Amino acid sequence: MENSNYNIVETLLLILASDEGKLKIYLEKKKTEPYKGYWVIPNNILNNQTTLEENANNIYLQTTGLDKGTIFQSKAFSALDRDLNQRVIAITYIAITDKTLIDMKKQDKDKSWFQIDELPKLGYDHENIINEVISELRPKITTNYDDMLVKFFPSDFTLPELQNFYEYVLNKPIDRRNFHKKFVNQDLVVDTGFKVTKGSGRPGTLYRFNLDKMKGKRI
Amino acid sequence: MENSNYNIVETLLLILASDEGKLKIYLEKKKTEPYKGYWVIPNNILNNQTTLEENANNIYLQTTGLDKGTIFQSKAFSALDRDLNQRVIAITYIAITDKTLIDMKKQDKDKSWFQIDELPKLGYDHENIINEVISELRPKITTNYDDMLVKFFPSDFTLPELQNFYEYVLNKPIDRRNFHKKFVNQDLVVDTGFKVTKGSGRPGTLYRFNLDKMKGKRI
DNA sequence: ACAAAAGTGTTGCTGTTACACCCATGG
DNA sequence: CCATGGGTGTAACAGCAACACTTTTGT
Repeated sequence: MENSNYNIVETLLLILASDEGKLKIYLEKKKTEPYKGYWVIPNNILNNQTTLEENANNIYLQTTGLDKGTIFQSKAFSALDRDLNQRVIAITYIAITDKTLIDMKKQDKDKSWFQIDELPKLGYDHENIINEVISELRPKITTNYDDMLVKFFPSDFTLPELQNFYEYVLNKPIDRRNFHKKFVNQDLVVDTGFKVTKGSGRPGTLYRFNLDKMKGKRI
Repeated sequence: MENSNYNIVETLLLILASDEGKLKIYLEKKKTEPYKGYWVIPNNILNNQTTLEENANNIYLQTTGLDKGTIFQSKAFSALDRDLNQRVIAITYIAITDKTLIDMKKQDKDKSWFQIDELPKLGYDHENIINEVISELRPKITTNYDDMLVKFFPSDFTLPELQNFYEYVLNKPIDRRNFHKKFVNQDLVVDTGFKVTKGSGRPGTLYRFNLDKMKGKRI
């Protein structure tokens, strides 16, 4: 396939979730050569009768068993040597999901969650792609750009849990009192009335986001 | 070309600039069928030996005669009916440029600047693409995300000029005194010592951005 | 009782908002 | 001298940053 206008295009789906205050990605272990035994971002070659969005949704369904979620486009990668044989254009999508929903399904040994700063050995240029996509995502999370922080907490959470995630993504510590005050005083969160104990220590209050206040809110 | 994994990919380059307080896009008039006489976003089919970035840079050079500029990737479009004959995947890039540099070159009658809210008759789905890309860009400009506001003012400007552009993109008015104070008190701009007269009225002070302060600054 | 984790209040500072009059130039 | 557009000050308010001790639970 020399010098033509026909291109192989693949969709890569970065499935992300918050877990224990960390940002994690769901990867699968490759079962065939090349890169057999390495981990890769769930992916699918794009057929010319399929849109990128359909393709990304298909990957999401195949990989997680869930049929809907927050999925949106991220960056495209087109270096000539991405693949060993021919140039394959990768168009990445991000799915932000609820880890507990996925973990409730029977866990496949060849799929697993990894902290984005503790990645396993990855095939192709997928480590680079994860790093590039995540570094673009970080500031969106920490400023709640496109309501990105909200998407990572679809269900109830404690403020320390939110803060741990926030600090992990921001990569620097925040004063707990100020963090608490900000969300509570500005009514960005609503007290659900429930508490949750995590090992020893005082139980935390479960909040959920007040979407009326958080939509479009820059933090 | 039924049901294959080979795809036609094109790069579209949205060349943008601020001018007279408006956000404008540089378009070219199509000289051949289909859509002859309609305006289109400058574009180029992607060869499988070329990266998307190279392709975007080539379009920039061909269209403007300038050989470097701020170019970055935006969204990809993959609807099956974008083109009349076959599915063509469009990967868009944005170039932010200095309109005066381009206007100094001899003006081609088949290329022209248009306000993004006064577009001419466009071919293909290009009107839709412009609207989608611009609506993603707007909030980046008005919050200076990725230093986007700075990129639109590479050279000197008056504060009213900056404010007009800002209000045009934000689509709502801002108090002039507060706008002025914000930029001057926080040392976000530096007085160049020059003034500029625009028709009648008191001359405006020419400022330039204080990059040390503006880099990463969220406004 | 001790260790672990969550909750909370005050003060000073910085930036935002709302608001109206004066100044420099061209015609 | 009039029209046009640019420059400016003040006061109330909101949010941010810096700071340490108390409360609730498990062991």
